Amino acid sequence: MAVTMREVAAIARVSPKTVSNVVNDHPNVHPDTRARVQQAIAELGYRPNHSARGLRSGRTGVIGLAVPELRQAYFAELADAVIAAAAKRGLSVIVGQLGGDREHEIELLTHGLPQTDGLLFSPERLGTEDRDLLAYVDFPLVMLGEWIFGGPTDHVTMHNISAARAAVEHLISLGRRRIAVIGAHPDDETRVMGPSNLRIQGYREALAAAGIERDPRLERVVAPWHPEDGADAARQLIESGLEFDAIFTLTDSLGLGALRALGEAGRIVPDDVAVIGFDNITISHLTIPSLSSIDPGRAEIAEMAVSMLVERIEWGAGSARPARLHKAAFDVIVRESSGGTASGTPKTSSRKSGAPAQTLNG
Amino acid sequence: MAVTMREVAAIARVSPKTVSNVVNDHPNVHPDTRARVQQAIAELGYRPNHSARGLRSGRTGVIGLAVPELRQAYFAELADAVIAAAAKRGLSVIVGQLGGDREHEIELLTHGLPQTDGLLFSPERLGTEDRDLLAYVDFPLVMLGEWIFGGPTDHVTMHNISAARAAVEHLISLGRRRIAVIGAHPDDETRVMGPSNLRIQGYREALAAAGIERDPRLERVVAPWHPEDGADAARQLIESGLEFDAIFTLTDSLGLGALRALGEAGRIVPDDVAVIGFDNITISHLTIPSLSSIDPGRAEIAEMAVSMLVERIEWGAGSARPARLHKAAFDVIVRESSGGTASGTPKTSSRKSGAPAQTLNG
DNA sequence: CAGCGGATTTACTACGTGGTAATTAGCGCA
DNA sequence: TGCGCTAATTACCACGTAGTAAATCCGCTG
Repeated sequence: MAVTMREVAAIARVSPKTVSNVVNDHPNVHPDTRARVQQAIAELGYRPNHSARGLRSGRTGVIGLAVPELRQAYFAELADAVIAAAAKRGLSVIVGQLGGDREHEIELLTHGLPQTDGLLFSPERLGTEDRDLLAYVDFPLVMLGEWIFGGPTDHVTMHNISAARAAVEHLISLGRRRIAVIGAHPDDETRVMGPSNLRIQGYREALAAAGIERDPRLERVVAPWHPEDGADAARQLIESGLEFDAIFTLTDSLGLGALRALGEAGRIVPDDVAVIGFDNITISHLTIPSLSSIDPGRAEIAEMAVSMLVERIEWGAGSARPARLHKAAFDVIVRESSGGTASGTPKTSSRKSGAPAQTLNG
Repeated sequence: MAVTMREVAAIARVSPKTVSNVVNDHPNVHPDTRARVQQAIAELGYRPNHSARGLRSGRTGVIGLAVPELRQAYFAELADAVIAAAAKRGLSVIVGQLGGDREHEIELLTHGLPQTDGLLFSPERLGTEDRDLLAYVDFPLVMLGEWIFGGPTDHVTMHNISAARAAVEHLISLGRRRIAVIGAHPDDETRVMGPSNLRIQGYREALAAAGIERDPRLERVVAPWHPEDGADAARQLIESGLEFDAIFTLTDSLGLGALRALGEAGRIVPDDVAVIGFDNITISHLTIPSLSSIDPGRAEIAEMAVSMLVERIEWGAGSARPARLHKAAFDVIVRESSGGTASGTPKTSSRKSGAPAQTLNG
């Protein structure tokens, strides 16, 4: 069994409580005593027992991060950023994969992740119809990338609509008029505030603003959002015989698949078809051609989400603070797939679409 | 505060201990009592307190997974598989990122991850010189992807040498003779058993077996192994003016970068240069051209690693069981970058290079 | 030198659970 | 009806920590 405070106390000739006081940096510990205890700690290699601490204090120092799948580059990079942000604050992160299982997601929202102080949750199957579930959540929770309207929960998300609009406006600025979009979700009425619908809305807004008539046949439904799905959708689009000179894929993963399908079909990117994605995953600047994208400010999202969660944890479970909503700033990254250079430099820095942070009443 | 056994016991008119017995499926609980308790549990929404359990039993039900960075696709996909394998066994996974920090890695090996029952560790900076550290490890530990020779620790790894050899043999079978390799590590004497050196060894063996003289200038040193680094190395190789008709990149990440650099330079893959990587990350089959690779059996590695770790945990800390070594089977996946088809079908199924599992004496 | 007040240290306890051992209930059989 | 045995339930306690409140120490004043 590991070394305990009791043993340290024996060596340092103090009470266990004094050891506790030293470990927790309490005031009013005599410097000599502190030194003696610290030496004993070093000598024995004492490390606090987290379970006991958790039992005593009700805190575990661990937060949960729930995502659909880590193998999707976007979530992997998000997890990377979240873990880094949590580490800065001395927190560990338990990563859970829900794999698009709705039951799992509901169960998680109902009970939380065991062994954690709070949860960052990036749901895939929840929607507005599940708003009521949020009312019964009795643990610190911050939702990621999804804004369930009116839910009494903190959200950290992106400017989905305006960023998507900016992406399509960029394509329009290249002179493209027949712009397809890949990644709409099927009959998604329950998730009107989901990323798919929001980005589609941005797409439509951009078309409307430019006076381009919308062609529903160019809005391709795809779920899930794996690269293969993007490739399949692009192939179907090509085979459909519809005319198009640009594609906006709702994620970079889809975009990678689309680039592949276009290449297979002999369509030149960007000359025949310009492509822009969304998420700015790492690999996008190294594909051939490199993929234009929307950088959603991942580091900012992670940092803000962890910070909000920590606040909720510190406020305590019962506190009825109003829900907050934070939308990270985004950038349009123009790369070769839409006529830019290899690496792509930020073109539009957009905090234009409203203040980055707003507070809603819960 | 959450519902406790005491409250459940009060409702069910039994003692707290009986609730405990029900929760833990003890024998000798009367069916009627069990039913009553279960109803009380449902009624109150009781959930066991993990901290208290951990304190009492010394187990947390959480394992740690330490990798360099989740944003590297290989580690993200590994983490995905590990989390899935752990979930099957009811375990949660705390993911830690060491970011190539040697001090961090040593610290981790010395103390373990707090709050966990054991650790899966994929080190980046440790080497044979750190073997002694392993002797003092006093928690369940399974090393991933790295075999520190003679360490008293379980390892789950790949057939690095023979898989690399198979990759290069594949290139040779295409008639290539000037085969470059990207990803050697600089002066890596302390990590003679590290993946880099092992794969380089496989490369050299393949050349030797084919009677091809080795050209040290074709062995490009690159660290770390991000795609950009692969691109840089390939660019330097091209600029060096050296003649080469194939590249073996020690990881797919490097390979993606190399494809990019070759494309930029106008070299046609595979006609001018055939390329094969290692790891078979998801995106490799969707690049243009799709990237040939070695599939190291990630699911098998994750499954085996978790299973070994669980065994160690169940054996208890003091048990001096011998270290075990498991090498997963691998496959050569031939795709367009070395003359195959888009998707690539397993070409060589290789358990040829020894039994998949061996046991060493610790 | 007694007395005071703040600084420092300590005893005691509870957090929620589950092991141990002891107690009680229930049943068959004489 | 009473005994013996197993099934079922319980009391008690410890796991390691930290909050609370009480005890002790120390330097100084009068």
